[in-house]
Amino acid sequence: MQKGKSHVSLKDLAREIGVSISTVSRALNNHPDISPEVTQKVQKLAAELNYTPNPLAMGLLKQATRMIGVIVPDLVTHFYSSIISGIEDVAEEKGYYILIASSNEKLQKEIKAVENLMKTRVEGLIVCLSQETKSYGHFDRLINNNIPLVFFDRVCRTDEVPSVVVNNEDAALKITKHFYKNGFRRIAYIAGPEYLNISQERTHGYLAGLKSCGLEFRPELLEKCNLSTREATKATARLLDLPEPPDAIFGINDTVVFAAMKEIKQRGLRIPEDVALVGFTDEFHSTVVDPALTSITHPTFEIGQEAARLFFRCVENPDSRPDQVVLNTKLIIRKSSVR
Amino acid sequence: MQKGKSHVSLKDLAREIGVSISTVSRALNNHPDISPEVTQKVQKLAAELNYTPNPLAMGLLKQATRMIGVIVPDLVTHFYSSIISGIEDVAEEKGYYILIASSNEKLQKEIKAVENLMKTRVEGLIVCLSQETKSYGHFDRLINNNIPLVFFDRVCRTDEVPSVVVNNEDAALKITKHFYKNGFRRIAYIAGPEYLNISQERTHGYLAGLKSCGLEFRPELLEKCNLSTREATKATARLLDLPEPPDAIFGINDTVVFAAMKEIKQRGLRIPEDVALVGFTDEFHSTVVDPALTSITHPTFEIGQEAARLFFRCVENPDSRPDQVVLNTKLIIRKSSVR
DNA sequence: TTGAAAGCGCTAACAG
DNA sequence: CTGTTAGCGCTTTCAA
Repeated sequence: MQKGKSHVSLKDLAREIGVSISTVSRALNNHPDISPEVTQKVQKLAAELNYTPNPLAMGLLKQATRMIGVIVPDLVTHFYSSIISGIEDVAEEKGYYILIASSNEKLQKEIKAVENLMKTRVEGLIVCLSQETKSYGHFDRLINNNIPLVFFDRVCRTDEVPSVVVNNEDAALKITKHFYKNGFRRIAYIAGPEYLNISQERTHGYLAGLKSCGLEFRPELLEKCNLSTREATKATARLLDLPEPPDAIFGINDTVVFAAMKEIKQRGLRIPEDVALVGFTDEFHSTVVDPALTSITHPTFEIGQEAARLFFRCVENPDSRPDQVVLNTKLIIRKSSVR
Repeated sequence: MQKGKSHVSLKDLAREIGVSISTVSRALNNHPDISPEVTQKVQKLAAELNYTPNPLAMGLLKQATRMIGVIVPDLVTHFYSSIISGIEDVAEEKGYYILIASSNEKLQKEIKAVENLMKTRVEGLIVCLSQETKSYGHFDRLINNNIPLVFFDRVCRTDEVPSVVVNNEDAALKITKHFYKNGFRRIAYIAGPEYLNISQERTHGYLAGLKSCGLEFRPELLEKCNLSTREATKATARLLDLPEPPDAIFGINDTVVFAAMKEIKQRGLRIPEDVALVGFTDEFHSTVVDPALTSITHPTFEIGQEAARLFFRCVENPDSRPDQVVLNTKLIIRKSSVR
């Protein structure tokens, strides 16, 4: 780590005690061949001198770095941070470290991140696709070489790559029905880019929900935007400008819903009296806004844990077939959608 | 990385071309001794085969891993995530990676994190102390061995360790004066643990502010809590239960202020009519709540960048004296404090 | 102009 | 029971 020898090596221990390096190595690994006295002496000294094996050396030797690369669309939302915590949780148990990279929702940065992480010799990748990602060639190298790879939330190539998702269709269905039950009839949905699985699936759920409630689908009530605040605000504006504006809106994620909320308030409309609102968000944000937001909450920590578990399944059994774990969401009803 | 040789080595290139490994190495490093033809041939093949030097091997050899350990109190708030982005920003430029650990505001986890990161042979640490940290022995090893170490926001041993902070005293002063100017006279402050520099300094600013406004200090208006929602709620309750409750409150951070906001609303009090509220928070949260929150915003990204810059100063010049960078905050005035 | 050899820290096969 | 040796991928003397 530093010139001044701030780490002791086997060599140091060996010299100090007067045995060979391999004896020290074996002693530390409790090899049965080594005499109890030597073993004890070595272990004692190692403890005193705070010996820790050099992971670089081990990595070189074993061709395994015990590092996992994680790529997320951003680092600053609770959603991803909390998923990362979940990944870390199970990685730590296994003695693995994670190296985090953010794509900032850009395909180019995602590609770069894959490259860079591979350069560092991580043992594999756990990734959530960027919002721009609709070509998947940058994962070829991993897939072809059977390098552990897991997708979560925004996924692709699910027949080749293990993944963790939530039941998006069901979630959107639940929201739509909830609106209906509460007397809302002009239900709008602000979706994201169509090639994202989460967007597609939620749209399907929305359509299914309308159908099951006997409501007709109105194309003008299905808005689309990229996931930026700016675009989401515009999409909301378009909805509210409609000759017959919606009486209920739900949006694909945090960013979109909060943007919608601001736009609605800006126009002096009341939530839920004039327009009801429901989001896909997390606990914290939902309760801090006013009115408290009804929302689908993701089991974020579990998503991370499951992704990591799938990852280790790949590590331990590289030829296992690509599972998909589907987690359930919960609709938490608060004030923004009940009148 | 994987059995199947998913990375090419110098050896591979050497065998392929029919020269020695050292020749290949030199060719790739544009060593002048190597004939132009060989150099070109090697570089071409390396590019084709996507050769990247093995950082483990380099790390072993050079005793430098190009990794920085970063320890934050939590990963899920915008504040720290955004600082991490700043660190990453300058680390990337230098070709360094960062390894992130969260202390979860626990001293024990912080100590463990220091240990673990050191085990991985990071070249040094950038850390923000946990809320519980009031003993600093776990940094001795770094300091004594002159291993790069930088603190930010919550700092200690600033005469020995470079650090990045904001002008906390000034920020609290600004808030207090702002309240005064808007007609508030019973100004309360909810502080954090007293041994945290940020808490102390803000308290000083609060006191200085009262003084400069000609207000008397009322001990009952200076509350303290650990940084949990639970405790913050209680502290707010104590303030509001006072025979003469405050007409303005500010809190030490996000968590505290949002807890206060909820408690105030819960009691049917209006913000800012009954109680004004100001926080130390970030842009996003401040605008999403209702009413929009006046707050001191931290230059989080810059904090991260500066911390990383100090770090590299240590790496490049291990004997430089410990600088402290002080960044300024801004008071952004919104509805919650103006009547 | 190039190759051979040593060494960074470690393990494992092979000798004794 | 313990030591020697080779090798993981790389750079860097030292020889040629």
